[in-house]
Amino acid sequence: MLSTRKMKRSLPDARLDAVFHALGDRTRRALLARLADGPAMVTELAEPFRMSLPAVSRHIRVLEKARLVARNVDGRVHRCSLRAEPLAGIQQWLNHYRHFWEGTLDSLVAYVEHSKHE
Amino acid sequence: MLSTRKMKRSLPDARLDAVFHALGDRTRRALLARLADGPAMVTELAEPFRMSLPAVSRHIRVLEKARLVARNVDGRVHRCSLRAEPLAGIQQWLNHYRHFWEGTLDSLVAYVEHSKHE
DNA sequence: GTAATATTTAACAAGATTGTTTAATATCTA
DNA sequence: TAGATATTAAACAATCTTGTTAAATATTAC
Repeated sequence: MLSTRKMKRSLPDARLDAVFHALGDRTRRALLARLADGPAMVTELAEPFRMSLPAVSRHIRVLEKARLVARNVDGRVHRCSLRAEPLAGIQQWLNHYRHFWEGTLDSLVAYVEHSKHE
Repeated sequence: MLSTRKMKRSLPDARLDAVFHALGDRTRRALLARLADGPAMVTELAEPFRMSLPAVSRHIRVLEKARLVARNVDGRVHRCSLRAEPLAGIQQWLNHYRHFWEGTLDSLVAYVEHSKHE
């Protein structure tokens, strides 16, 4: 029920630093986009990039520190998956500024309603 | 009208790099928070911080490059103001991931509707 | 015109970031 | 056990970031 839902709090500064920093690199955003399609091991994640595997490995580590990626080690395979919570944190942070670009809450409702029918 | 509204496109990679990078520093986020209350000149913006004026000046420059801040020069005074468009771009980018933390679009509608009555 | 004010530029140092290549480590497989 | 596979760690170099102080620039005020 909405009335009892857990209140989302915005992330503390240190977490926002880490999350925004992690997102400030297009390689890392591409990794997240890949993970949005489902978990993948490090080698799989690295394959589309021209950079070396260790380089990708460390990008993943940055995402992990920002808690945008979870890692499940199984034998020699590290399976990575998306953790979206920090993105919800950014959403919360953005809310403080939303009225600067959305007209009103009503317009947001209308926008989302419209999206449902696409 | 919604059916004719301009379609929001998400920012290109280079812009997302700049915006996320700009937001990845708490001093700069604090500057934005201050500017959310209205325009201010550089000296005003710098006042709450312990760092030197040139340091703040360059933080502002970073925000400006990300187009998060606009500057209006009037004599020797540079009046800075918030530009929220890049934040809307981030909002768009986030949309690709929203279903990972919001349940359904319906729940978003409900959430926003609820917010209206607070 | 001289001084005060608002702001940037320059020069520099410390530290972080990101990529490379070459090990090292751990695990599977034959 | 020996070799292949998955991944990280280490050592380095190039570049970026961010702060400092001192100087330059432009504008306003007395």
